[in-house]
Amino acid sequence: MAPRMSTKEVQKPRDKHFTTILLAAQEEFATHGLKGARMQAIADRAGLPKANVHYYFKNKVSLYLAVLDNIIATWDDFFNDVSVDDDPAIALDTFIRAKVRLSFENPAASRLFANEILQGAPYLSDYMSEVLRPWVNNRANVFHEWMNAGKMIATDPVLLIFMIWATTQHYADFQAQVLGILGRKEYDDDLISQVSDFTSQTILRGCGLEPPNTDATGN
Amino acid sequence: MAPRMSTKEVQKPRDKHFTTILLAAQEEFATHGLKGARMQAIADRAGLPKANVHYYFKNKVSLYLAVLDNIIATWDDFFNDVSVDDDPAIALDTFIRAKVRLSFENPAASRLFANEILQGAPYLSDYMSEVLRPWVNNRANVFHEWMNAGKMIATDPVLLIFMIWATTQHYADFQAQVLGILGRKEYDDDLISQVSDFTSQTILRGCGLEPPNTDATGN
DNA sequence: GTCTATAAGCTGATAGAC
DNA sequence: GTCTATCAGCTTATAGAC
Repeated sequence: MAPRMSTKEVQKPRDKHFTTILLAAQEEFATHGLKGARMQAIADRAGLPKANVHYYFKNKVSLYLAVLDNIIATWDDFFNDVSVDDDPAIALDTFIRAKVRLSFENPAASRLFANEILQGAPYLSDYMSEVLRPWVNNRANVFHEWMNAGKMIATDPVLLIFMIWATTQHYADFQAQVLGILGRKEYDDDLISQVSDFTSQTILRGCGLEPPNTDATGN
Repeated sequence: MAPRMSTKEVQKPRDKHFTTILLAAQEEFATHGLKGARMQAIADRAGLPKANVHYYFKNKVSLYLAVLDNIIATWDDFFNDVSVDDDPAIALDTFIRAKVRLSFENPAASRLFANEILQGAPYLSDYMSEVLRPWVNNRANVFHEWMNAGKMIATDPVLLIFMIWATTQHYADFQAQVLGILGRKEYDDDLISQVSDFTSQTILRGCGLEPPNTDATGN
C-alpha cells in the first residue's frame, strides 16, 4: 500500500482536461512553489484559458492539494513489500535504483514535494506524522530484523532511509546544479546507470553489504 | 578561498539596518523563494517600514542577489585546504561533520540555496559553471590522487561530493520531514552528533575507509 | 535617514454570454 | 462545458513630508 494523504478536498479525475491541468500545475508548482505559482502560467502550460482552470478546481490551494496527492500515491511503493526473508543487499539495491530512475524520469514531482517540505510542510504536516512516520518505522523494523539475523551491520535504519532519499532525490531537486557542474545540458541514460551504480555500491558498502553483481544491460 | 559569485549588483554592508534586512530577507526568501517572498514580510521580520527596505536595496532582485552572495561566501570553506598529503579518512570526516553542523545551525541559508537550484538556478547558472564547477573538479583531483596513492578505493569523486552535499544538507532542507518522522519538535545536540556519526561512518565505509575514532565529547 | 501615503500594475477569482 | 471581460484586493515601488 502506498502512503496516501488524508485530505477532504481531493477531486476525482473527470476528463482529459482535468489530467492536463494537473500535470501543468505540477510543473508550475514544482518550479515556483504554492505562493510563487501563477494560475495564468498553469493555464498557459495547459493550453487553456484561466477561467477553465477555475472551473475544474475551486481555487489555487485545492489544485495544489490535488497535485500533491497525485504524487504521493506512487512515491515509495518499491520498498513496501520487502520483508525479513528478502536479501537486504538485493532489496536495497532495487530500492535505490528505482528511486534514482524516478528522480531522473519525473523530477518535477520530486521538486514539488521538496518545495513543500522546504517551506515547513504547511500542507503535509499531518501526512508526515500520521502516514509517513508509521511507514518509516515499519520499514525500520525490517532493517532491525536483518541486523538481528546478522545479515547486515548494526546501524540506524531511519537515518539510512534519510540517506537514500537525500542521495537519490538530489538528482531531481538539484538537477540544475548537477548539470552545471558536469557541464552537460541534459540527463542521459549513461548518467542514470552511472549514478545508480555509484549510489547503490557506496551505500551498500557503507552498510557492510556486498553489492549484487550488475550485468552489462544496466537494468 | 571561498567560491564567490560574479554579480554586479551586490552591495557592501553600510550599517546595522543593512545586516538586519539581509538576515530577515534570508529567512523570507528561504521559506517562500524569490517570487513568493513579500517585501512587506521582509520589512516585518526586520522590524522596519517597507519603504526603508527599498532605501537600502534598489529592488527585490538586488536584495535576493545580495543574500545569495552573502551565503555563498562561506559555503564549502571546510574542504578548500585539503591536499594529497592529508589523510582522506580524517579530511572526509571533518568535511562531513562541518557540513552537518552547518545544516543544523543555519538551515535557512541551505534552504534558500536549495530553493534557487530547485527553480533551475536562474540567478546562479553562471556561478554553477564558472565557479562551482572548477572548484568541484579541483577537489575531485585530490580524490584521484588519493586513489592513485592507494589511500582509498577507486570511485567517482564528483558523485561522492554530490552524495556528501545531498546527505548533509538534507537535514536543513527537509527539516520539517525529518522532525515529523522522528516525532520531535526541534533539533538538539544529540541528534547532531547521531547524524554526524552515522553519515561520516557510512560514507567513509562506502569509500573503503576506516572511520577515525570518535571521542565521547562529540566534538 | 526614516516613514506615511499613494500610485501603477498584477493576480486570483467570478459573472455571465455562448 | 468553454471562454471573454472584469472586479476587488494585494504587491512592488516611489514620491515627498519630516
